[in-house]
Amino acid sequence: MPNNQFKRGELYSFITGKASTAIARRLQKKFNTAGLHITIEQWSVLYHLWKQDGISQQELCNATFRDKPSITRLVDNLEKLNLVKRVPSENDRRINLIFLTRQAQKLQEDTMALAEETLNDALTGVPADKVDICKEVLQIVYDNLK
Amino acid sequence: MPNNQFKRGELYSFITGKASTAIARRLQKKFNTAGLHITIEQWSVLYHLWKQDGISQQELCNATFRDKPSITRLVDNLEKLNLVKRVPSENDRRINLIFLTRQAQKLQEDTMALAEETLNDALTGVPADKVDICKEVLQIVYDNLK
DNA sequence: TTTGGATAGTTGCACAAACAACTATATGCC
DNA sequence: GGCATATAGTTGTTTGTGCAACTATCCAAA
Repeated sequence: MPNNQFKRGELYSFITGKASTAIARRLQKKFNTAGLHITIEQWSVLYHLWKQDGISQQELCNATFRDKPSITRLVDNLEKLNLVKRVPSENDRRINLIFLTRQAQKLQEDTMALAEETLNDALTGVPADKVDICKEVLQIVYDNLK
Repeated sequence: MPNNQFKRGELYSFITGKASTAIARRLQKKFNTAGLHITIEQWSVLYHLWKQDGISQQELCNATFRDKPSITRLVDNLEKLNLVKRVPSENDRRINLIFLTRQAQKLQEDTMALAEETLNDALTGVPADKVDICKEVLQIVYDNLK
């Protein structure tokens, strides 16, 4: 039997992701105000490179849940901004390894602070245990659909 | 004191909205498979017009959480697809009222069924009470930031 | 009644996403 | 070794988003 837990009036926000749109806009504004000239999408690529530098574009696709053309162009733009550098792999000439520049390394601390600030803005008034449940649900949703 | 409930490793999915991205992609695929040639964004406009037909572009901005240029172009494209029609308001000549065509009225049932199906896919294995908490949290997040 | 500010909508630009089609390289199998 | 197939990345096209600048209209106060 279908678990018909959704009435029609409740579909909308879940599908359109209004909450995450709001979070992304808020963070983008904080970047702009701070004079950091990067987009949220570019930041999301840097985020994974800060965790592990020198990974391939394909690995960035998996990590950021984007397709290959999207990563190609994000890396293009990050390269123009002098934030990353493509380095051809020596083992496999199909692969580009993406490395952070010194300039990008410097961005980590500031942008991460703004991201945490944004989440604190977002979650004001939400008890921690409900946040945990929410994260858990969103993780299952992602796993169900990815 | 700041409610520092976020460790760095947990930032990412919340900000990038991976779950809602996954939901939107799944629904888009269902539209495509069903031969329905509309985008999720166009659907989100129709969604509000099905609830109330003949509202202004500004009201669509508020309802869909988009800015005016985005709605201008979505309405442009919906008009090209013969799904809506701009009708100048008689009271206030700045305003366009947006009306569904008969063709768009016909889309409601099918697309809503696919949307519900998508949410059922997404929420498989999630207890209803956790879904409720998740919705509640996302609503607060939206209200905190909008 | 005029004028200044607010509101509704449009346009231009830069950036991003999804899909399809493409090139180049690697790998596995005969 | 040679060929089919898979993988990594790029390019073109359409669509959507966010911002700034713009036009047209409305409204309210002097």
